[in-house]
Amino acid sequence: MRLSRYFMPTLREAPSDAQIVSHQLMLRAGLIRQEAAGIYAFLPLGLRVLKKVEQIVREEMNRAGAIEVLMPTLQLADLWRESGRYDDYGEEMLRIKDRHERDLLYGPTAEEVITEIFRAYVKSYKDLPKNLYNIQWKFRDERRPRFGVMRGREFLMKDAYSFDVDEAAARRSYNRMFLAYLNTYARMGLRAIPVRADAGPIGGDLSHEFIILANTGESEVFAHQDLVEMGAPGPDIDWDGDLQPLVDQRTRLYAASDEMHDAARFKKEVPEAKRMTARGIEVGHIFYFGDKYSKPMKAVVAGPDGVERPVQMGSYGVGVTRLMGAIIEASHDEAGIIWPDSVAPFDVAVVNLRVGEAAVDQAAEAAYRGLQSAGKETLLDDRDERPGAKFASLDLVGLPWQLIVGPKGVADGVVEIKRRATGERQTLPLEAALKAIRG
RNA sequence: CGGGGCGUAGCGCAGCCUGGUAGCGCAUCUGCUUUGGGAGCAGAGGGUCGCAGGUUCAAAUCCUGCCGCCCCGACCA
Repeated sequence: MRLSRYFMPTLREAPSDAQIVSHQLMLRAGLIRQEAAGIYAFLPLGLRVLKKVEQIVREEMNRAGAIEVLMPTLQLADLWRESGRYDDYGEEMLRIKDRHERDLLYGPTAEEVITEIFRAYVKSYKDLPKNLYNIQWKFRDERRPRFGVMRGREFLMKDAYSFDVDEAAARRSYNRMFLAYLNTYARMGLRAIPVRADAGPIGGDLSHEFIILANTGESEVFAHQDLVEMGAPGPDIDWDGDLQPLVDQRTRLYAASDEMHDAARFKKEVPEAKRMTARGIEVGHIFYFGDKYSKPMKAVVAGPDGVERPVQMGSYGVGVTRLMGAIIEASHDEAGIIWPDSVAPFDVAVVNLRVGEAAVDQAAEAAYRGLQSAGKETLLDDRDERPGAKFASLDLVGLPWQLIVGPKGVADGVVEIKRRATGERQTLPLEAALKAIRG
């Protein structure tokens, strides 16, 4: 993409509405545009990041055996009357009527819809387990939207729903999601801590929130330091095998959000040097809720004994738009965003420092073609700007690599490459530079 | 929803207290000079001062109502 023809409206100063760094940087880098409180348009660069985050979530869901569907944003109120939540949900639910005066709502989540779909087709334990998910826009009319995409009213969420014949099987489904989540965040360069969360009326130990450490986070967490260091399990585990040991390894150590925190236990179970208290951003929440929806909505399957019973369900959410903010909170510096390679809107910027000077133009074009043919998503900065302005805006936007083509280098037959994350620079011939970036 | 704050050019702000021709920086446009970390000079364009009503000879400024946005708290991907 040639920057001169692209749409990347960067700002030198942050709008005063933005208070936290990720929000400021998203606005300054031209990723998003606020349309109303908690409602954002995604501009070209932001959309590219969103799609990449979404795709990583999708791939890790698929790997763990979940199956993608797409449910509507508008749902019938009648379904929610069946589950009993239409009256319970409150002001956060955006309720609307169609031309026939029929009650609809803009879905804040999709337990009812997925249960309706499931019950229409699945009647036997032999068809279980099933895990269906979708990545779809949700709407929650928050009392107080804030921090840009971190707490929007309209947001993109991946929500998965598992269906099992009994609690033991449901636990296996839960474990798959637990580990898939850790892999998902790891691929985005994030270190997520699973913490015990309130399991709601069902109780039990099958509810975890996944927290990214960041001092602007809304949640307070208390955890054993070793849990932070413990990595994700990686993709090559036996997803159909016994995952319990891998989960136990990560749930054995103390970790709790503020509402679940037990100061006495924390003190007793965690040696003083390992006690970590920090703030974090919740980027996922998984829980098992049994027959909470299947019972009232009559989603039943016949067991081996021929007896019909409500299916055992769990749900698993990832805030995709929120993740964009969380990644920036976790990865930026004074100059701007530092995108992890996996979610960067482009892989590399070719910076032409002297647009209009034939030799430099030619060298920049050659670099651009070379990177593109190597399959690298490349942004060619062919704007008629001074070098300083180019460097400042490209650092702000935070692509992982810059390949800098200037008149001095061209005269010497070399270009410079710069790694955004470390600031490390190398001056070398074009071919060697392309090779370094290709990896 | 309780408390606080803010709406003036695309962005950041001054002007309001004490009413009297709407300003500054950045950005934009033109020209010249410049060109490895957000250039210089000269010129130009861009405004229902959030909206509505009121007071007044006169309202960005004073009064009333409404709308919008942000922050803190209680609640949540």
